[in-house]
Amino acid sequence: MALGTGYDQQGCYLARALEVVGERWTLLILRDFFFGVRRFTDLRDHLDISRAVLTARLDGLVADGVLTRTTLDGHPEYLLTEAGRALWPVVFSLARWGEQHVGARHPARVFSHADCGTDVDALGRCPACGTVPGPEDLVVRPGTGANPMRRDDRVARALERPHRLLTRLELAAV
Amino acid sequence: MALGTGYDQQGCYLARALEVVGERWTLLILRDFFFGVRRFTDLRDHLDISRAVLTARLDGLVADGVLTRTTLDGHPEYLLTEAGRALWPVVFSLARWGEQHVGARHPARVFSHADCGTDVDALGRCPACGTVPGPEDLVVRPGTGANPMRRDDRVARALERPHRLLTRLELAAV
DNA sequence: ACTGCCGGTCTGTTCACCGGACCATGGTCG
DNA sequence: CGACCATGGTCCGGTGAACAGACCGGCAGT
Repeated sequence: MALGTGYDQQGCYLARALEVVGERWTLLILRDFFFGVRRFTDLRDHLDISRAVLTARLDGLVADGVLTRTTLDGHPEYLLTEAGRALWPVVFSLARWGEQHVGARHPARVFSHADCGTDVDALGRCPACGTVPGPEDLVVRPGTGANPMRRDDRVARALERPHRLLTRLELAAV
Repeated sequence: MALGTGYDQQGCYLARALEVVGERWTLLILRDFFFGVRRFTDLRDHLDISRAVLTARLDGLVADGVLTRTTLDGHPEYLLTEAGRALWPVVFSLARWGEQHVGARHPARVFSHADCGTDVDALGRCPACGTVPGPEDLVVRPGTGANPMRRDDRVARALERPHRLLTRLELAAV
C-alpha cells in the first residue's frame, strides 16, 4: 500500500491491517506465496522488485507473524503462517475486483474447489458444495482471458498448468 | 498502499487493482465512504491526512471511476460508484483480518444484516439468511472491544450509534 | 582453485508524503 | 454593504521510501 508504517491514532483495525500488508509490493508478494512460491529469487524474478525492498518486506512480514523463515537445502525458505493464510480473502477479493472493474471481462486465472472440481464464484463460494473453500482447497489455472501482458518468467510458466494453492510450485529449470 | 502507480508489466489483475486502491490512505478513505462520509473536511477530520494527499486521492479515485464528484449546497460531494461499492469485500476482509490477527480478540465494529438483524460472520455471510449481504444491506455498530485508542472527531462520534452503510452520516454540529 | 548461483547489502537519485502557510469561493451576520 | 468565517483547495520546503544498479559472502559443483 503505501505507507511507511504509521496510521497512528487510528483505532480502526483496518488501519492496523494496512500497517502490515499496506505497503507497496506486500500483497503481490503474498499472492505469490499462495501460489506456492517460497524463495527469494523466485519472487524477484516474478515481480521485478528491487532486492533491497524485497528483503525489507520479507523481514517485515516475518516480524509481523505473517511468514516464517526456515532453511531448506542450505537456502532460506519462506512459508505463510496461519495468520498469513488468513489473508486469502483479501488477496482473492482484490484480484477479483481488478478483473471485473479495471480489466477485461475475462478472468486471468480461475480458482476451483479441489474436492469437487467446481469453479468458485465471485465471492469465493463453491456453488456445488455451498461452502467457501480455504486456499488449501483451491486449484488455480489460467482463465479464458489470455492476457497479452502476461509475463514470461519461471513462475509465470509454472502457473500455466493447474496448481493447488499453498503447495510448492515446481519451477522448471531454465 | 503504497505505490506510485506502476506495477508495470504485471499481467495479474491484483496488480491492476492495487494501482487503483493500493496507495497510502486510499482504503481508509473508501472505508469512510462506506460509512456514509461524503465531504472533504469530514474525511480530513477523521483521518488526519494532509490536504494535498487527500485532494490527490479523491481526484485519482474519481478518474478511476470509483467515486463521483457532484455538488450539493454549493459544496463538493463524493459518492461511491458501482465499481466503488464493489470494493466492499476488500474493505471488510481486511478489517476483519486486522481484528483477528493484529488486534484484540474483540471487534471494534460489528456488521449486521439490516433485513433480519443478524450479525454477519467472518466471511460476511448472514447465518440466518444464508446470503452474503452487500454493503447497502448492512448496519454498523460499535463492537464489544471498546477501543482505548478510539478517536474523537465528528465522524467517530456519529459512528457510536448504529448506522446503515452508504447512507449519509449525520454529523452533529460541534 | 575457479565458476556460478543464491541471497543479500550498499549507494546515489528520484519521487511521494508530510506539515504548514497561503488562497479563492460562497454564505452569514451585524 | 462590508467583515468574517467555513470549506475546499494549492503551494512549498524537508524527509523518508523506492528504484536501478554495483558489490559481496557463502556454498556447490567440477
